[in-house]
Amino acid sequence: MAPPQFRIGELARRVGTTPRAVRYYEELGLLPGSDRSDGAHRVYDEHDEVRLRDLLRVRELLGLTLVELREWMDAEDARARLRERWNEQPAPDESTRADIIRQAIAHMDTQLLLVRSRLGSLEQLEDELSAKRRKVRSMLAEIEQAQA
Amino acid sequence: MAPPQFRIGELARRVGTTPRAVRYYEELGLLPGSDRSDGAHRVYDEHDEVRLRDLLRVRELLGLTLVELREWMDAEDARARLRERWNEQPAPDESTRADIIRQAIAHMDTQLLLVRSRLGSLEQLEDELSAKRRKVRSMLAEIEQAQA
DNA sequence: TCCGAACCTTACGTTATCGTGAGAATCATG
DNA sequence: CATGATTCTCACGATAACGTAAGGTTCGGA
Repeated sequence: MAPPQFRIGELARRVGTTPRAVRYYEELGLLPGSDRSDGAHRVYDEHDEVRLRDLLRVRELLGLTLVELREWMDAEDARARLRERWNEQPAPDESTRADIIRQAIAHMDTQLLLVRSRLGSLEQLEDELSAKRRKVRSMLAEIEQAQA
Repeated sequence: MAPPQFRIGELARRVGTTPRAVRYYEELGLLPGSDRSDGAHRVYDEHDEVRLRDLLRVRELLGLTLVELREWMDAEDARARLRERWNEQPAPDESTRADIIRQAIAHMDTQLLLVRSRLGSLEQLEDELSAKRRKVRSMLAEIEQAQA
């Protein structure tokens, strides 16, 4: 019934980092303080694993600092709070829920803008490299032709 | 006749960095020692500007360290030496030239592989974000429907 | 209950990438 | 050639993102 749990060493191994780094991410507010209501050791589950993996991927692909990453992830957190409030006791009326959703969409638009900007730059770099390659390839073909 | 030249401050301003950074890049071997045969001040031209701009772009887009960048740029340097040797006094025979070209192509293939790998990852991230966005958008549409 | 492995906190060390003076030399201009 | 702006070379400082070592604690299994 209970979701499988594991400790910091397992988490680090799964996502390809170290316990020290994970603690550092927590210190910066990238990961939740993680239950720990009882004794001492941090406990995580697959949800935390997914979050951390996403974190590291976005960081790598967009070249963000950890602090910038926190801002980025505020979007995720907002969506999480949204899901919480969704089932609150005094169910929020529809116009409120619509506002929350619109906020989430706005934030995702910001993210998409950043990603697409990067994509455009990378595609341009790829084009330039391909063009150079074609040019040099044709030079080679010419020489081989002359040799034959 | 002579290509327009400028000093380190101008160069830095043009590419959006600082003189200190430029000197650091030179120290790491990313930029040539720059003439300086005469007195003291470093002198650059538009060619250097292009190189530096390329350098910083590749670094940003691929997230390379400056040392890794030097390896990356070894391709450019190889192609430059190639162009030099091309017009050497004892013109290299065709099979030698072909070998040089094949090396250059191999190096560019490595670069393209890296760029395309990044492109793939970024496209996947974009897909995931877009999907999420569509999902939330449909939720919003439902609510607005109910309100009407 | 006992033990080794894994974890805890605290604190200092490390590397990459520059920033920031300090003091002297160089360059363009009047 | 006088002078203000720019550049030069050390050299030390700063920040991010962890690594590493020390000394104590917790956990899971025999």
